[in-house]
Amino acid sequence: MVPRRAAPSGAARAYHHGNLRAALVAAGVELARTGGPNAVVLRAVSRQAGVSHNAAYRHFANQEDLLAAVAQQCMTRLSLLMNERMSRVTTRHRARRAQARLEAIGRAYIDFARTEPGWFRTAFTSAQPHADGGSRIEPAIEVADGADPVPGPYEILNAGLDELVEAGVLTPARRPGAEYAAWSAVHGLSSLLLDGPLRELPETEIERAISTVLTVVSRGLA
Amino acid sequence: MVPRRAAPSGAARAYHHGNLRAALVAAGVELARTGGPNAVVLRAVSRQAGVSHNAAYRHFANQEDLLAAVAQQCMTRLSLLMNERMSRVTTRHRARRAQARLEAIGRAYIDFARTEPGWFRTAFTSAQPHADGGSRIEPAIEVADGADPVPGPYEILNAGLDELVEAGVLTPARRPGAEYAAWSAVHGLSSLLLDGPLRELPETEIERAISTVLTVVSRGLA
DNA sequence: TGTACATCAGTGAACGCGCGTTCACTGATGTAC
DNA sequence: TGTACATCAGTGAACGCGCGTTCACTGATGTAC
Repeated sequence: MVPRRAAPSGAARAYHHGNLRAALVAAGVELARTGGPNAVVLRAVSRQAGVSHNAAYRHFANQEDLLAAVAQQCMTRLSLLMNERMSRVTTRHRARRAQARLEAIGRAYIDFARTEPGWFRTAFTSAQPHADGGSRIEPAIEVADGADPVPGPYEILNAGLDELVEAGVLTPARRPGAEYAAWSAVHGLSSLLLDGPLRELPETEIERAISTVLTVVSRGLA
Repeated sequence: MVPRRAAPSGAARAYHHGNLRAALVAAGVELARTGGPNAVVLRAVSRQAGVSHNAAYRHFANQEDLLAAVAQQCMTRLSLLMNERMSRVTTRHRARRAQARLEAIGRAYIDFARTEPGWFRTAFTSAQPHADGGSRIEPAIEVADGADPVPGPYEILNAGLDELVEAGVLTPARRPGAEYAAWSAVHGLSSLLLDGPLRELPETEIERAISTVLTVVSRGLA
């Protein structure tokens, strides 16, 4: 259902918001941007959305539920950046193209972590697994109510690796498990640069670390 | 200074504890084991140590300071496991030995994360960098007051890579930056398995992920 | 088209919680004489 | 060796804070007749 009215401007707020759920998630994303997952606190989010602090309970079971929705949005933003960077590769040569696309994915991942640390941390914040055994590895992601689902980072990475096989760069025998190696490398570097002991690395050294990591993975797969 | 008395047992507590600082850190480590960094809360730690909740202020400036001490202990435990596993390698053949030792380090890292997730998360929890520019990459670590310093994970890893060069497995030209690649890979896999989307991977798949990651790094460096 | 009424989506006040930190204190210890 | 006293290392009470959640409520909306 499409909201009947645009977001209320200033004093002219209506009693019924129109699309409070989306507004709350947006407010949460905004808070997460600077404060990370810990900033996605029910009262602060409601405040940010200009709504009383218990209104959220009409749309979310509890704070954890709200945080999960915000985290999903952050994950989507990561996916979008990865997709965009990947599709910007123009090289024609088949093998080089597949390699460049995979590298673009990796760089996008690390860049996202570095330019939007709050979102990155939030995307990978997850409540303890509920041990219901039902969840698989992030399949697709809903961007917003009714919007087209976006493939998640894991799917994008797998597609990139498949391209590498099709282009003859990666032996089919080495394809299984390759996603773990590629993902671990970029995720690990991101974490170490953000919150780990590499936090204070000077910029030139950071650049070297990034290209070394990408090179080693690429050579290790080929 | 050596504490004058052993830790008081049961009701026979003395007014003066003897070595409250160490006792508080130990209590914090115990809480971190199951609850991670968020469990290292001043009041809970004091409670655990059987002491009033403000006694900690005689030994730590504030909660952040206490958490930092606990985190350092956790990092030390990781280092100790890495060292132990590395020294258990018995292979004689020089090249194979260097490779085996490096792999042992990597496996120890991942095993530590998996068997002691609370400690692993705590070790890598860090207050925001104070931007005083003074801190370098974790050099050595003090185990406890006056004990011998233990080389940190970063130093152990670098030593392992140096061995690889000496054994002729790793070209000297490729040595610079290699530590970033190796570290990122194992750290990333650990994070993804613990808190990331690989959280619910079945055991056999986890094993495959670990060995693939280690193989790709090893091949990427050689 | 008009109206009664059920339902939906907000509000405002209140609850209990655990936290970090500070205060004035007191018991224990070490030391100068 | 004995004693006065400064210092050290704890205690207990209290503060203010922001949080998640619940309650009874009220204003707005949609719909059956």
